Amino acid sequence: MRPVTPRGGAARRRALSVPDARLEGMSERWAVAPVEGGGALLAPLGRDGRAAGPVLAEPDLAEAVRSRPDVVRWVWRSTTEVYPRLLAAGVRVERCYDVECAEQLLLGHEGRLGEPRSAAAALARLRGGPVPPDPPARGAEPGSQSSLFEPPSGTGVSLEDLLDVYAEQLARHDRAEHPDRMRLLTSSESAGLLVAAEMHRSGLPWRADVHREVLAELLGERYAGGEPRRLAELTDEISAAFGRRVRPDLPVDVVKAFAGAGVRITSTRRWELAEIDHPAVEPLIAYKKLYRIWTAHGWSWLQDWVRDGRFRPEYQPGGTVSGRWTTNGGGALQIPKVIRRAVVADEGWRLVVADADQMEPRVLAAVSRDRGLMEVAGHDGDLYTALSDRAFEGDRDHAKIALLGAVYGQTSGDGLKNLAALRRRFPLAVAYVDDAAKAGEEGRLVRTWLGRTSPPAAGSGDQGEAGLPQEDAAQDATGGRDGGYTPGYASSDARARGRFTRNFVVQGSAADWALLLLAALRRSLSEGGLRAELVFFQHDEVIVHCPAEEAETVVSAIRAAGELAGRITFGETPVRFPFTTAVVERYSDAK
DNA sequence: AGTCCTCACCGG
DNA sequence: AACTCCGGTGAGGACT
Repeated sequence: MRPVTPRGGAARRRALSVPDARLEGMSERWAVAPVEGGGALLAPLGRDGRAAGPVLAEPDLAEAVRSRPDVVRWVWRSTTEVYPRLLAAGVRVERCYDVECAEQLLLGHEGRLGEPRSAAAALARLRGGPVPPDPPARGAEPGSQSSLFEPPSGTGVSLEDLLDVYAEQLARHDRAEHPDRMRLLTSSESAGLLVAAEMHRSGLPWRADVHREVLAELLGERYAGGEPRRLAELTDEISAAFGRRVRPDLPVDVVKAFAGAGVRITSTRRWELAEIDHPAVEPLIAYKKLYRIWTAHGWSWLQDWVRDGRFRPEYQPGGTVSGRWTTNGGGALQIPKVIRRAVVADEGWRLVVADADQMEPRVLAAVSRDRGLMEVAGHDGDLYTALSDRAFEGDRDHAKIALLGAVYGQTSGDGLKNLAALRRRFPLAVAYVDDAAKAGEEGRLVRTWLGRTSPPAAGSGDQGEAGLPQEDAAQDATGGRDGGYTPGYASSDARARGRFTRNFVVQGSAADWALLLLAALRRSLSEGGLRAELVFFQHDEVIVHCPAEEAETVVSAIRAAGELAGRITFGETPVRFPFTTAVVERYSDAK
């Protein structure tokens, strides 16, 4: 028998502002699965995650969810399958548990990334049977809302089977290296899926007329079947400079043209061209910039992706192995700065643009627990200035280069000299990334703070236990060694992998934090009864669209969410997570 | 005709 | 000063 929860208790739980795995046992949870024809099967769940009552069949999925406002967490196979239908009916949920997303995270944690992640595959592994491969990823359909709707059937997994998979997943969380963090990871990744679906539905306000103005200014008139006027003119200039017809969009042709002019180049990248003294260089660089705008964010992009004043990218939380999001079509995470003029708030509304300040060093401080770096990151002011005051005699540029070099695995240049200074003052911080690099070079796995795990090295095959991460890299980083870690013996591939794992633990832990930020902000906006909506997210930056009078409240909510996310993700540390914020009518006016 | 690869740009 | 980490995107061209 399911314990009856008093209303007051449920309301009090909702007032807590973050999906918090520590409350998992208290949450009222139900499982739901859509069925063909718009209905749904539902079941209440007990504390053990097993069904605590009979499976109910209801004719309307959205009504079934709407009529159970006390449910705190909905367990379902796939947010992408269920949530767009709910949103279309005006139903939002507080929290969910996405079984397929959990499967992906757990497989990764177990060193089995790459095995199929579908509920059907998880069930097959559980019962013993042939494991079906995952269906191929769908390409996004520009401007089509329906691209987010998956068919509700054909997964071959009944609600009862789904709950068996779920119960096993809960047990696998218990067996994780840090079970509480792993539960938090699944919970926040699920929250990210809710945010992604909601942002797709809201859309980013986009003024097609302004976009066309920008294109006309930059590119000139469109010529039917050819380049726009400005590109055609630049092609003529380039050709004139070489004394022969040149196609600037063909790198081999450009290399040949320079060879003919007595200049040998190995590529036509902008930074290499910029070093050459030749009259074709300036128009070539201009051409490249405009060509990019034309092909990736020009008129056809506008036609494909903007409908009714909104750009609705299909976000994919956890789309990269490090946990950063990707988008499927539309290039939403690569909107050129010049095009951001077209992102304009509705009449009487504003865009609150908030950018997290110096994410990498703050996250490195939090995960490494380096006392000196935590102190430097314990203020809202410019972190690189504070860092340079402490270890680089006030030279901010050197401080920044040293830190980014440590995080990216810089291989040459001034960074190495500066790295030594960094290592002396912040031994735990540098050891943390050095250990991650060493693990990568040796073919071991590394994890983010919450437990997202790097993929096995390519070609490592089934090496079983050998691929599992060492017990606790952070604990081994006791500092005090002065030489640091030098990857002198490793192969080029191994070194590349070391740079990847070195970066992974920082970038991925930053992504952990960002998920908690989104979850906290989403909850805060919703509880505040605001009309404000999250409309954009890009790694360390959010945009909220809101009535002008709500803007200052939203700014405060973002700052509070950042600090809360820091505490929930990393525990109590002195590290602060400040934002640069701007309240603007146009995205391009922020920074 | 469809698929895969390289190139170069965009963003963080 | 150099071009290190993570990705998406489109065009052109080589390939099947």
